[in-house]
Amino acid sequence: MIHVFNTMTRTKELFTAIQPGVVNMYVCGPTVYNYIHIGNARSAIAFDTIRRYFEYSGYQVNYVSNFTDVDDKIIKAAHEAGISEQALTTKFEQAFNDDTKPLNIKPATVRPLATEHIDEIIAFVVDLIAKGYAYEAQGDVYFRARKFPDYGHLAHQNIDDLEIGASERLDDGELARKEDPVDFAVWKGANPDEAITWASPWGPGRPGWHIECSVMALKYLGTTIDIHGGGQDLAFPHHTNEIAQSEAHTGTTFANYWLHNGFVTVGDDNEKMSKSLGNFVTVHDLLQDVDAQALRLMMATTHYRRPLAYTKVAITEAIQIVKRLQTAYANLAFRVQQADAVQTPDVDFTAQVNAFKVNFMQAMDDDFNVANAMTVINDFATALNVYANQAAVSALTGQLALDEFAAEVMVIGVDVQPVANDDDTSWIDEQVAARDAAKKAKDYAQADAIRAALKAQGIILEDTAQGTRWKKE
RNA sequence: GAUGGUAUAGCCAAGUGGUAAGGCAUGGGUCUGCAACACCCUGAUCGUCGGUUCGAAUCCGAUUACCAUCUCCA
Repeated sequence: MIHVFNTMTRTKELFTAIQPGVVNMYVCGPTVYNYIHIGNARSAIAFDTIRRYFEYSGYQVNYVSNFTDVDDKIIKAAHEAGISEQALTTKFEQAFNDDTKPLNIKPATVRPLATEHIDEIIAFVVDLIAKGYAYEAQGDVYFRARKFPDYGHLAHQNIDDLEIGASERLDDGELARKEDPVDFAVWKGANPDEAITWASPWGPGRPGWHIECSVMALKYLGTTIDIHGGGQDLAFPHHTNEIAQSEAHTGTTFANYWLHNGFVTVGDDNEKMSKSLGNFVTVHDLLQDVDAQALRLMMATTHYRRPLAYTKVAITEAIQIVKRLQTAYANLAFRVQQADAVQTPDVDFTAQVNAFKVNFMQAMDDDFNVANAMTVINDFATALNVYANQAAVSALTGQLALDEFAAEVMVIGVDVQPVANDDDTSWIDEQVAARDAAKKAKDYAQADAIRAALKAQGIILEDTAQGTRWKKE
């Protein structure tokens, strides 16, 4: 029984899927005009963890997340770089994939682009106008926010308060075209110098920022989706406007649950990291010298709604934890492969493993409480180590435990299973055998020399009751 | 101004009425020929003030500090 915190109601609610066993979720993706920064990554990681937990729990998840590939910033960045908008967005779409893969962020089921849905967007806008929710004004089309009942509910903003802010910010031209300052654009007429435009009933132009998500969520997931997610800063105006448009269009609830992740903060005063403040670190740069698994663990194990302070200390600690989890897995995996492991189940250890699974799910069922889940995973890791040191172990139960452990850790996006290695390692095995021989002859000077020589090459030796094993540093 | 969030050990952090999980770091110990791996042990009365209660980190009031949103932003 999974409970999620719904921004709309500000309470934890029991999650009930529209279609039993299936979760349809839409997560707003980045605008692709630069490398993603770790704030973008945090959002992707938060919802990837949520997705993985639904899948771990037996749900089929249809995970749709877009790229915004047309807007003012893209036009500006492309112009500055002297390349086409499409060349720019293609580059950073690829960069997104390259940066998120090592973070174990699963590819979206569908990754739609705004520019590939222009016809649907225009049809959507036509319908909004037909229903009286939108109006054309000199090539632009605006949505009548006040006509939509309860506008601003998601962000708990009062429309009259919003009007004051809106009136102060808008430029005169836009203000003059709007019937009401709180109205927002669903279609933007092209400026004369803009090359990236599409023909529409209102002349050449391009979609407003919010409309693409409404259109694509509808197209790929249906009129009412289970979960809509994104960063906290999207609650207003982006999601607020999506709700207004979508519900005006379909006449029914857009999304049953709204989930918002907290920000990444940086510096001593925990300031929000953002592109506009210029205080961001791109994942592209960071991965040059930070272990991707550690970064993933650090970001996944802070509860998704809490602010996440990005610090060197947090990374260092995450490196330790990843190592501990991988070592625990390796320790028992090594033992399970040994000839002395029996092929009958171990009842007591099976019960322990089952208890860990129950506790893990209990923690994650509570709005994805990863902190408590990590407590379980830590206990689990200790149990693997203890079991690996027992005089007698069951290969069957050991493997069962390893699989369950790996599955739980994979929910937070960390892979504890060793990567396949094609390098020729027979020379290491020869050195280990030579050292064993020296030890047997009590020639410890020689044994230690071999160990030191291997260490110099990044090979660590570990002696166990079942023989010596090695691993890379 | 409006609307939210946060404040627990050196650091990260769980915990919504019953006497403070877990991790990292520190120190000690076991295992080892010595190491490595692993295991065991080791720490806080919960921003401040007041109230309710047999009992509060948890509820109420006040107060302080920091962060965020209010049409660029994950």
